[in-house]
Amino acid sequence: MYEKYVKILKDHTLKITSPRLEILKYLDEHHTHPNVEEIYSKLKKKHPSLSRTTVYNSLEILKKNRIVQSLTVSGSELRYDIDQELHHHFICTHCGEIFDIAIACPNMDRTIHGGHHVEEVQGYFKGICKNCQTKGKGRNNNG
Amino acid sequence: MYEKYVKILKDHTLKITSPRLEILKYLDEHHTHPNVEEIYSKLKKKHPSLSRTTVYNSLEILKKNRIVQSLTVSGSELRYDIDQELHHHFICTHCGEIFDIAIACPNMDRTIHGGHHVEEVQGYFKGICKNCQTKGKGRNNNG
DNA sequence: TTGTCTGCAAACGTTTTGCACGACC
DNA sequence: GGTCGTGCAAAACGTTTGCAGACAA
Repeated sequence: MYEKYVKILKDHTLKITSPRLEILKYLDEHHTHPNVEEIYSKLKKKHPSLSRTTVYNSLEILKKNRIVQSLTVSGSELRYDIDQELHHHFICTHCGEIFDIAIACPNMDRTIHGGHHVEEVQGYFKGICKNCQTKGKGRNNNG
Repeated sequence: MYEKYVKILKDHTLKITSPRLEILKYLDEHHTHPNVEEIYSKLKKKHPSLSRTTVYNSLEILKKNRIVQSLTVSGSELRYDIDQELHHHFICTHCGEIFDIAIACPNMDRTIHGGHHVEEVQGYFKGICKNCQTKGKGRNNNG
């Protein structure tokens, strides 16, 4: 059940700990770009001793090892994504949901721009998502 | 001296106030993508009565009127940019500086992606900037 | 056994809120 | 005079830090 995540950690010569496995599993099973609070509160139910600090620490280590990436969608909180396939994100300003967007632009890939050496690319698209256009309703996170 | 900024505010039927004019002027003269603290501390010197709250309020109104845009570079603070020409941003992970990047990809423009209606596009490129490559030195904001 | 990780509590920096005063139409 | 903007102080929020005990290797 956890072999997959054990392997990921081992491949990066990281120690195998319960919080790391649980966080990896959660991100792997929930591609909803959760923030720290979401991850923490969900895992806390199964593992009451878990602390926020550990979630922060673990995510930071996973990020440094490029196992997960962080998104700066709102400017006030970090969101996390385990998917390392190069892709961008669409943020619905109506319901707040985040969708993965396939790369449709070769120039957005890792390359040279203006003499700078690009190591990472993140594209944020904001607007009204497919669902909100159809339903014309939903949570309004944008005022 | 302030006619330009008075016009901008008038065109958006916004009230003309000293803080708004000063903030617009500052962003227009400093394309360094400053955060709130920078704007506040710089303007505070000339206008000691200025408050952080007013800077926040003013920027929020300017943003809602699409006169300025905010950047979520770090996840912990907002940075501001008056330039409404469609462009992206390169963040140097070595010195922390932010550079404007010209659009090199028509598909990144405002259009439809995956059925979602895109109203805003922000591209973040991270890596080592031209200057840091050459000098091999600088502030290290990334650890 | 040794170095690292976890978990708690407190601190920190940024942003938001509540409210009184003041400016402008 | 009424509405909106400003400015102060306090609160809220997400994140980071310091440290003691626990755990993986």
